[in-house]
Amino acid sequence: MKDTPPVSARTRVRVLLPLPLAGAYDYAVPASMALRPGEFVSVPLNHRDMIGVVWDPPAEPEATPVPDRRLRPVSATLPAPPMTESLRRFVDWVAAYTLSPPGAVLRMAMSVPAALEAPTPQAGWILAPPGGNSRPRITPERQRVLDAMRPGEVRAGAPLAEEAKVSLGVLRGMAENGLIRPALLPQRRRFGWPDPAHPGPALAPDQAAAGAALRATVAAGAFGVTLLTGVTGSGKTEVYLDAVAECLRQGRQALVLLPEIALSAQWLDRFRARFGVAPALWHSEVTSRTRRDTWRAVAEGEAPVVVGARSALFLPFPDLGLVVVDEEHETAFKQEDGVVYHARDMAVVRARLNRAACVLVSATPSLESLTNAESGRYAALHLPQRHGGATLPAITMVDLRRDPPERGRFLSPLLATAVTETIGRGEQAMLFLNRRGYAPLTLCRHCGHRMRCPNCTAWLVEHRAQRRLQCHHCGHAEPPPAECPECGTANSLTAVGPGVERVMEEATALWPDARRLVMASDTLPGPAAAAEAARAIQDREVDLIIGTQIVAKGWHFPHLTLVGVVDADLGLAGGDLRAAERTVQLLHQVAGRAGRAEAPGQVLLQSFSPDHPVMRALVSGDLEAFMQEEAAMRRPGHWPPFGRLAALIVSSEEEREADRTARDLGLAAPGGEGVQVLGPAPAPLALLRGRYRRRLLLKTRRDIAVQPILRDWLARVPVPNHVRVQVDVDPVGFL
DNA sequence: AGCACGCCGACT
DNA sequence: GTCGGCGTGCTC
Repeated sequence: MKDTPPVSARTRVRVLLPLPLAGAYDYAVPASMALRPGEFVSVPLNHRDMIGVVWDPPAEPEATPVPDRRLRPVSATLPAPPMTESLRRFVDWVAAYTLSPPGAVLRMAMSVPAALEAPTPQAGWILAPPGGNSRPRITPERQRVLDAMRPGEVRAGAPLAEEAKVSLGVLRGMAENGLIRPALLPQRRRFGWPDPAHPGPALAPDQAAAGAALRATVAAGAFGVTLLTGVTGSGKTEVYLDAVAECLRQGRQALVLLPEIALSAQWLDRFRARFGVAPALWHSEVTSRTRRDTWRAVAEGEAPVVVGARSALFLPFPDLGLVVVDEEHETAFKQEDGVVYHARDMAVVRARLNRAACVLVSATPSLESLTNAESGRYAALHLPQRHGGATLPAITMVDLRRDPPERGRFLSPLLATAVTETIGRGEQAMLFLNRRGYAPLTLCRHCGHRMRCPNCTAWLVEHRAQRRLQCHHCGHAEPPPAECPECGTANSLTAVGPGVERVMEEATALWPDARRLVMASDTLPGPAAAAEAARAIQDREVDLIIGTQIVAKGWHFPHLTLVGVVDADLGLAGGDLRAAERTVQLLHQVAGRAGRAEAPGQVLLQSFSPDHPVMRALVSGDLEAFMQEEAAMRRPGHWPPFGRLAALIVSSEEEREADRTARDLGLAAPGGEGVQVLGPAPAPLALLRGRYRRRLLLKTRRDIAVQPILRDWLARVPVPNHVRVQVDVDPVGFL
């Protein structure tokens, strides 16, 4: 630390502010201040003060620096550990890669401004030592408070009053009478220290071997990426937790990224079983107080292991030794608004900048990661077997052309019979349909009118339980009209197609005595509800589960032996580059829910095209061959991962403006060897939240970086005021 | 992101 | 005549 000279010798520092500005601003340094890069400082901006970070001096002096006399002085430094060099480089790297303003990326790295202030000691109460002359009256209320307190223990007022079922006034009265005294609470919550030597579950030989290999990469203390694959139930989690243990032995911190939805109680149980304590958690549901404590603890090296969603990548680890990305194929790792980035790819970058090991984990790895493993850029580890005597489920197709459901029904007799038999044996069954609500389309039988969202290119989805038609892309909702808004015919509107609610309706008719549960993001609001559902299933309080994709993630349901996929073709429609890959991954994960314990599992896929390569791959279980075919299809056209892709989304409330700017961009399109521009074309959602959208795609060979091309392109085309041009490097959504 | 500056409709 | 609507532009 001492070898970096303070920059106070200079008169100015660059300060990066958490705002979408083009770059850092220059400030004057008061003589009394010694500032190093990374320091959190408060600086005047316009009419207010704002917190920023002292950034590194530019590699070469600016051409037209802000003159000295216009510089305003830094107001103060904040009592927080400075941002590390590696995190500063990470912020710069992400900004440059995604073409975002560096300040917008910095904002993600200082998402908890309160953590930068000196921690304010919290006031609480402590038992007063006995003695004193007066003998205050002990009412039943006061007695309950005294019972709830332990000598020497400081307790915060609100929880204490709640436990004793008294008002805060009772506590004040007791203090006046000398029964209790105000005291300061311990500074902040401590995080448990996971014990790498804590006896965890015994590992099978193949797990132990993979664990040893991973431990070696962590012990090397250098950057390296490993792709860890293996079927559901092969114990990948225990293997990478072994790497976490090694990281702890090295005295470095570990980060485990999970798709938000997989941050389940079940995963935490496994962590606790391995290490004896819970890890620090980081996701959108963590309350502000805990966020502050966690951020601070991470910065001070007091949180050795963090488990979080993608935003945890920007936490201030002083010495990050391992980054694990579980379910690395998940598209939920792609952040789509604000700074558009892919957490899996950025995890690799963060690991590199920290000289940390990186482990990507999946039963169904992405073609990107497989390709990197094949080329040797990533090491590869594979766990071939399920453990605990379980076998992989048998997957069979139900050809809906030959065995269709009854009219107005969605479960074929074959699938219905299988469910009846399964729950008849006292086992659990699951029906999977990746569609929320009752029906995706409401249609007028008389004139053919379709109920559509006024703000988006999308149908309104009926949610019958809430008696509403809802848009799944914006907040729009309306009550189902009694008559067709187009032709005025009464009772002509009819629900077309199934959602989970409608499958539930059918299940209620077929199995009235079965205990049924719908699992969808709108029926399980928050992790607590999801955890409770998981518990109910584990404890066999449920016979039949009907769920959307949230059932596909990492759950362990030991009594589940049948999975029925209501519409296996669902994800294949639309010209998406990755539609087939994603469908294979999702359905394989869902299938993996069946038959985990000794009872063998069975999976039925209802499809109108059972000969589709996706279905063949699922039935044969040979995903490797499928991915090779997928690669063979993408390679010649230089599609990702064999080429690079960036999307420009032009949007405006005025359709003509969006069209005009998109056309101008098209006319100014870059070209040349290995560079191609597709479009403009209407974006997949041509109207979204009231904005008309057009899209252009830039495709380059793998050895050509898209960023300089994009920068140059955008600089040549003027964009009118109300038109937005959003850049998406490595888009994953649509093609 | 704030926040002020600036140019057009309904009020004491 | 003013209060205030939010469009536009700037902040070292």
